Amino acid sequence: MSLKLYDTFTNSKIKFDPIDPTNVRMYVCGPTVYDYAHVGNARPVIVFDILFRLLQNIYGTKNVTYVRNITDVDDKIIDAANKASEDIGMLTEKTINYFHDDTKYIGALKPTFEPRATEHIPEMIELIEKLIEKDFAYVAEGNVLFSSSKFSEYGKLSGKDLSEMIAGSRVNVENYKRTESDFVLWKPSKEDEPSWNSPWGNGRPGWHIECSAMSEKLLGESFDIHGGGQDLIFPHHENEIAQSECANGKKFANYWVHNGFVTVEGNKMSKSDGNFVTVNELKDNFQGEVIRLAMISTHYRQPLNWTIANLEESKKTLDKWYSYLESFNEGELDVADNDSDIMEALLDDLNTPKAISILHQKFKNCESGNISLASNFLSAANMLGLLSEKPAEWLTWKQENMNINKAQVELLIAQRNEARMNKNFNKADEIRDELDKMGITLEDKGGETDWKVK
RNA sequence: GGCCACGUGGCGGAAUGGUUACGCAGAGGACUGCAAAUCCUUGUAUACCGGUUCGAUUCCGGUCGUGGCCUCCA
Repeated sequence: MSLKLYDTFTNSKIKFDPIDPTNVRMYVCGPTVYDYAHVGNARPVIVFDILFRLLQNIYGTKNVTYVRNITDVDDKIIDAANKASEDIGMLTEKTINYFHDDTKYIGALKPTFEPRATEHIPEMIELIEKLIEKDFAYVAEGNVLFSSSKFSEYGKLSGKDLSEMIAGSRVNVENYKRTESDFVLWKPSKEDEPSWNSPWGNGRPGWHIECSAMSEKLLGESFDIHGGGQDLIFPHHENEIAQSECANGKKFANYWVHNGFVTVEGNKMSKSDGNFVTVNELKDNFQGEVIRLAMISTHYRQPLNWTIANLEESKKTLDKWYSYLESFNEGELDVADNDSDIMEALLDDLNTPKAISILHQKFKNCESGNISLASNFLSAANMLGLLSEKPAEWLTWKQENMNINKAQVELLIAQRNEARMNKNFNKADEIRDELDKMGITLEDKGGETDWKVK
């Protein structure tokens, strides 16, 4: 059984064959850093984390290179900084820290490299010069533009036809463009905008060139997988292909993997309408693995509807699994092996929903105290980045996190148990109702009373 | 208008040319002083219309609907 991935380029699921099995290379478009990441930003982080883990399993941990860039120069950043009267560098630095907190929280492994656009300006300038030299780009009014009509294959990823694109163009086209579909490689900066010295005057790069320059530097002119959200197919990835393939005369990336969009409670996620959920705001109420499980219970190419109900379902599932694991001592379970059932599901274009159903089956087959079955269940879950916390910590997380007055709770429980001993069940139930109003649920197990936060 | 993806039970979500998973919720039961937790049992679905076929949810065509993209939004 070998890995199959759905490739946007061919619009079909195809067998994955790396250029070099001892160095499998993947580039994923990361965030533009001007605000907290929302769940739509988190989706590719988790999806490609699953793929990264899988590739490491197949080819060996050291034989996979995963690059996820950070876009830290961009119009949106400049706008956001101006709006907040904040220094651009401070804003991007702060946002990068938020992003790292978020990725850690959702259990994503660190990529091998996380290059920043502003640290690769010379590489971009060099690439642009190469394109001008080869006559794929031209200078106009301080801008450098890519000449889309010079690249006969322009539009091949998104299945667009150049003439139709021009006909359907709905934006005002700057008159210095030779063809409407030409795009900016370099543009002049205004007085108060970030700028770098270049052969074309002080300016800054266009959006697409960074990915071409940084992927080439870290992964070479050709690499295996290029990923990102569906919305990047056009124009971003289309333009990357144009830049890189024209500059190098080589195929850019062999497999194009794109994740689907996220809606929130059934409605389109829209920043301007305020209909979006940041990862950060979920931290108060849900542990990171809850986010992860909710995210991967839908196949990555399907649209994902983000709802509180689904989060709660995921939480319930993980609580159940962790409760079972709690009955084992630390280190008692062996998680060395990959599970072949989960592996098979993931090899089939990252079929995470199927993998989760397999986890449910394995859990069902677990018997109390059976170390071998529990080990298998746990290692299977670990392949998805799940059940990596200590059970005791997981189960008491809410108690620790919610400013509960534990002494008071324990006291009420003691009072209730005394009432129960005296068969004063009315009073016992009153106390339980009182605790319930505090968000605490009781579980009488054997002679003991456990409590948890709802 | 063009291109792409997609329509499975109350919800989430797999799979398949012929007995349709799995989870949540619902119902019933065991346990419990009653609950909770847990366990057992259980009902319900393949958007619509044609075609191919012994047989289609699955393949083909069409209709309707949803989402995305069409110059810088993951």
